[in-house]
Amino acid sequence: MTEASSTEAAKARRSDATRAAILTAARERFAADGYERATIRAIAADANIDPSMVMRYYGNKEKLFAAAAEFDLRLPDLTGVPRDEIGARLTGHLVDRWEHDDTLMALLRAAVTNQAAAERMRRLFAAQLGPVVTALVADPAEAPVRAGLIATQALGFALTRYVLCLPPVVALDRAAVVAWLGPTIQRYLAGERAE
Amino acid sequence: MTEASSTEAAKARRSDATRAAILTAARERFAADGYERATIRAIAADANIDPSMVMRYYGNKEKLFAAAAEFDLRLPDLTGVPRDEIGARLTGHLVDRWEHDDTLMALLRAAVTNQAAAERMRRLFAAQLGPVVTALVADPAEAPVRAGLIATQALGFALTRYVLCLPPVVALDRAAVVAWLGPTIQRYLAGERAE
DNA sequence: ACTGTAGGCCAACACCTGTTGACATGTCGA
DNA sequence: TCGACATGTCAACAGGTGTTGGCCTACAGT
Repeated sequence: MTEASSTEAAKARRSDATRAAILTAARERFAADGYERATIRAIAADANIDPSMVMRYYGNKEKLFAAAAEFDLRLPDLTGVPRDEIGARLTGHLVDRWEHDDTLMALLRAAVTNQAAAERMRRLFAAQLGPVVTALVADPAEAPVRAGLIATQALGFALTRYVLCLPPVVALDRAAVVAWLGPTIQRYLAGERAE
Repeated sequence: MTEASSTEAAKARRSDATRAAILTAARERFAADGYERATIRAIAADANIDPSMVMRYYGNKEKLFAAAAEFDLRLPDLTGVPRDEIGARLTGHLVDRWEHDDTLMALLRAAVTNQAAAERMRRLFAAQLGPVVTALVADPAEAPVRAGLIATQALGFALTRYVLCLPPVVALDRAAVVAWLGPTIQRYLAGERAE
């Protein structure tokens, strides 16, 4: 055995490093180029292996993307936070997630032209943002709309800052982003309903 | 002469109909599929002509896109509107533009994976939204940031509703969109600065 | 009626894509 | 030591892409 444990079924394979390298390269390429322009060949070259290895380990491009786009927003528990600070906290957290992880970017860029990626994005927000909003909102029936509106502003910010790179939006520092967007998120979360 | 005027230099060529058909088909394809998945062959098939015609009339794919993505937001003059209604008016107008014209969609879908399209999007907002915001804002130095923030919310709404199709956002009717997003735009436009 | 030319089609090119199978190498248990 | 299996490389495939040039056809101006 090359690893510590002796009786465990999950032994560390020698190929795990390669698998990880492929996944990292895939995330970077998908994030930078989108689904169709990110080629298996380019990903393999980045990972310093042959394109056929990608196929052996992940089956096909679709499955490779599915593996590379696995993502957890890691939303914090906000039930204890003072009500009027929630918007700012949520905004700050989302900015941090965008800045330090390629995965969301890969998902966003791909989702615009790829149906499967779009479906994944929908599930991500429904499964991860949905519950958090439901727990914070007075009337649970309003939760989906409010979560949707938050997605509107969060994704719009990411789109203009990281993808389209509109200069004034790129220029904002973290504090400014929280100060401007925080109240918007706050209103979508807890403001009086507007329908 | 086939047309009314006799001495005019701009005579209507027989190919004008074809040119227009190509442009319409191109807009639809770019809007539905994005830049790389919208193929010249598919566009030509939609326009019922040969792919080589597209090349003859527009040179190459890049120039075809440039011609198809020509867009005017047609922002109304808002200087006479009561200050607290401006956000709602602007929001309503933008929704209408999105709903009745493929071009913005083509631009958005392409801009996510195509540098030239992204640059075009930046120019669109700088040249068309910028001046309107400058005219409405107290301190002209704040105009770019405020226009950027508006872009953030406007594009985020379009992204989630028309591209990603998040169900709760798709379900909103026009009045609900204006009621929810109007105040946000209003605050970005005229609210106290938050930096 | 004749002819030049604009409008249109066809076939092909060079290239790139995802994907596959055959083959070499190295590692580890028996 | 030997053989089984994991790891990796190479070359090729079938199909799709933007793009090009040659050829046909029908109409406009004389």
